[in-house]
Amino acid sequence: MRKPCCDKQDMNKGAWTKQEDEKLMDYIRTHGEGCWRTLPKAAGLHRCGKSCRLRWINYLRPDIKRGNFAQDEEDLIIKLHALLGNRWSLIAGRLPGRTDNEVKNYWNSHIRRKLISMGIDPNNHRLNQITPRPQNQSISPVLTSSGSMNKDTSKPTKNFGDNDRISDAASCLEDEKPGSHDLNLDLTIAIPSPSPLIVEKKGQNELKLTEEVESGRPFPTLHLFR
DNA sequence: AAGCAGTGCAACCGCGAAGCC
DNA sequence: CGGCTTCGCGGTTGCACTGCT
Repeated sequence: MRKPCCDKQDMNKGAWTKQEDEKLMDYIRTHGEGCWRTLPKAAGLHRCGKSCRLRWINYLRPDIKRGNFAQDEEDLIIKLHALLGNRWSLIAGRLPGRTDNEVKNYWNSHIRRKLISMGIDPNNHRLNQITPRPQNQSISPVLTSSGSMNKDTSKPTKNFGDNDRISDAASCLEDEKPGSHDLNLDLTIAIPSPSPLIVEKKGQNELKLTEEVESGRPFPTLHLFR
């Protein structure tokens, strides 16, 4: 049995107070980020390091952009989600000032619901057969090029390997017939690769994304979405 | 005005990866 | 190389707020 990260009785939980926020900000301003394990004690906080880290990253960091997501941010999230799946930290990394938690919440509360109501499976960005389609929308063949629906939407995401989710999106590519659409999901910037490989891992968590993703060019899910 | 349901968001939890010894 | 610790991520929960009846 794994022992809980915060088993101390005197640890605070729940919402952060203004005083706690100030203590944390003061400490990080003078000492910088890092060593979250020892930070709470050093900063005089009755919180576990994990909690401090989360509070800092999701709320207190000075470069955080708060407020509603712009349309282009929303579009980008959809595009990136189609390519990367639920890898919120990577998606958030492409959205300056947004945190993974924020993106994840926005996806689950807004975008996901929207897609479902439009008959798009938010897991694989394909059209569902049963759910109603939006009217007066030209249904792009892109999403259904193979004519087959994804059958494994109930697949637990925890079991996805690092590239499994990606290949889920990539399966659209494998299914499709050549020339059925002009979507280029290759994520390399420099030389477009003929292989169906979607993501090229560059070091730790760095990904190279295709210009297409960031250029705002039409993206299949967005055809339906608008 | 009160109760209820739906929604949004901050925070927690557990797991896996990475780093260190 | 293996075990332990720490960090980071994604899923989930719980609560406050809002709108509807």
